[in-house]
Amino acid sequence: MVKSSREVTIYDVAKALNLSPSTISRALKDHPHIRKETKKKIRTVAGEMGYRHNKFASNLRQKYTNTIGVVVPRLNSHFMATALTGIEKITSEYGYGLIISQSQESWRKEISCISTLFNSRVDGLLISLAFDTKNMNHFDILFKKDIPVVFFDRVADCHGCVSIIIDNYKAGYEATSHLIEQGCRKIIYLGGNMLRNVYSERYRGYRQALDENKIDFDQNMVIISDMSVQAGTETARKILRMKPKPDGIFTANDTTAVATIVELEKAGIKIPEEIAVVGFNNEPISQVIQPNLTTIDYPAREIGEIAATSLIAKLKDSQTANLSTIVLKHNLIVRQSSLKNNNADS
Amino acid sequence: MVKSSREVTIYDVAKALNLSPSTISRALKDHPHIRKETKKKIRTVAGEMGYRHNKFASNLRQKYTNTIGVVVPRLNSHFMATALTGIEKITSEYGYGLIISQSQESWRKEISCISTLFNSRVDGLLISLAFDTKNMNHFDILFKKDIPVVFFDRVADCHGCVSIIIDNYKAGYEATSHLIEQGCRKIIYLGGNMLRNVYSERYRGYRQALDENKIDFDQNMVIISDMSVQAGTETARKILRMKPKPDGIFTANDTTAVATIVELEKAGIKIPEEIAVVGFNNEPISQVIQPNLTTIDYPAREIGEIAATSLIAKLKDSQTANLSTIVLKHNLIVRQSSLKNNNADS
DNA sequence: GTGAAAGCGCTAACAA
DNA sequence: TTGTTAGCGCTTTCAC
Repeated sequence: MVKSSREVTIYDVAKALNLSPSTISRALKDHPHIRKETKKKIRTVAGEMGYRHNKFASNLRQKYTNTIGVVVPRLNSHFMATALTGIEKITSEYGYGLIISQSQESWRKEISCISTLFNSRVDGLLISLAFDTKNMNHFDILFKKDIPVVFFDRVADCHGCVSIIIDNYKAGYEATSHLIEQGCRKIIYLGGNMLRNVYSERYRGYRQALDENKIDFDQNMVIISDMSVQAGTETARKILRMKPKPDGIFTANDTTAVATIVELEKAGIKIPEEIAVVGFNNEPISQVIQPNLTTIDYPAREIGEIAATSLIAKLKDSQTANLSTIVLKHNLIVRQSSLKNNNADS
Repeated sequence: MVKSSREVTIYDVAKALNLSPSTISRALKDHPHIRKETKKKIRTVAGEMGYRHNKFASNLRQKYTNTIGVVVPRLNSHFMATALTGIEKITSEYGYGLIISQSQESWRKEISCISTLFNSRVDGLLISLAFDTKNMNHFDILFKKDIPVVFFDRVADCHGCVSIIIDNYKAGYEATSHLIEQGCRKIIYLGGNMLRNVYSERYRGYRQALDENKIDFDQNMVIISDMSVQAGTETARKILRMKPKPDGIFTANDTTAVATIVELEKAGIKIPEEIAVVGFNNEPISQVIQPNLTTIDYPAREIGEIAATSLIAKLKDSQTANLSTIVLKHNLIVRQSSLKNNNADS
């Protein structure tokens, strides 16, 4: 295998073809002012010579990098991994590179991620906020330079950025209403930090469902946690100590729902007979736990795809895409974990 | 908020301080030839002026990009997401950017991923191979330019690249031996494409355990699939039609193990009494399925961290790090799904 | 310890 | 339709 040392440049191609560098440059990017035959000739010769486009020279001139930054709370959740799959699909189709970083659910780390991506000169940013992000000041460096930002899932209102979400209020309302229909009267809400729309909205839906059904709200039935497996286990233990015990749980993700169920069952509680459970996200695990988990289906991949598409639209034409929020459909999937009345087929 | 238009360059800083651009450049990268006080002054003024390093100009000169490419089969598996977390941690510590792409388990797509990353001028590459990659020719463009490659998990021998793996042979042997100890004699092996070390090695371990225990090998007990949920379900259906039925299953991942168990249980098969099951990966789901899944624990995060560390070592000093394979520890975790003899605490 | 100057490879304004 | 030319911002060799 011969190791080629120096890179082939458009100058080399130009010399080989007795043309000027600009003609080569234009031909390679399909500029309309170049004759078809010339283009074809240039393409083939460039290929044969092993020419490859130098992004750095190009970026240096053009002031954009064809790179999109992504900040997610954590990579290893099924929802995020799936959303990223969608993002990657779209961005790669449009020839954008992706720089992915994790805020580890921490405001502080989120600030540093954004600063790093800013210094990497990303053309735009996709972000889902960390748990405890309290203000948006760290986005100012981006806004100052007109770098577009698209929020997905965990969103915030700022500078007319686009947000891609589902109707978390409605989903929370539906989940809670479903529990009430099943005869639940003492329903736990287990959610994450109320700073985040996903949790505060689901909570708002929960409250609304209680109100409409004239069920008194009890602050003790609201549990705020970091939504980890551990949090689910601890919630179960807390529930076991409650008197009277709740008869329903609505948790804002499947991970804690499953952890809670596992722990409750260990203590001999019957699900759903004694306590009915509804989760959120429709992760694969929801169909493995016994009883199968009632949950809200959530179009993760699509959210990613639409977020990426919106950002690219903004990048291509900063006028277009003047929408501010895109709301995708969700879906309550009823399984055994919440069915107190009827029997579902198992 | 004032929108700043033009970028501040080292020339601007130089002019402001009545120094030359080269001094600024040197000071900013802590060159020893610059006086400490000069450096400090330059640093503060540059900061005040809003100077930020321009990677493109720098890359254009220096011929490297501080970017590492990653190719994974799929993002949305727990193992990969966790490995990526490890990779991201290390690379970001060393100031590298990450470009992540997915081969979607396809050789063809893998070729295009590598070509794209090559054109993005990545300094090095981390890769876990797709299912059906049959040769390594698509890596030649990298080797020709001395771009180092580190394989992790799904590896291949080529050009003395570093590989980060576990001892899949031993793990397969241990898993199968454990089933045999539990009294299994007719053990299914459910694995992926034998082109991939992870599957062929686990299979080799399976064969070795059978041999050592004088159990006749039966080709019908080997099932090769794409290791999806669907494949697990289909395998279960196939097993249900088998006469006599197997009494043990060793599957090369937890996803198929769980899908198989779910389907077998639907048909009334008792796990582990009638069929014992051992999976691979110790994904969270293995502790949710009833009975809890016996599986091989696999240090995903560490594999990612070590892969990234090795690559960076190669990048910093192409001499050092002349090792070819790093083998990490795995661990058989025995849970109820395989315990025919004794009772585990539930 | 600091400065001058050339050039990395590409693009786009302007010229022809 | 094609060519000329001037830089984008940084690094580095060589000079002082």
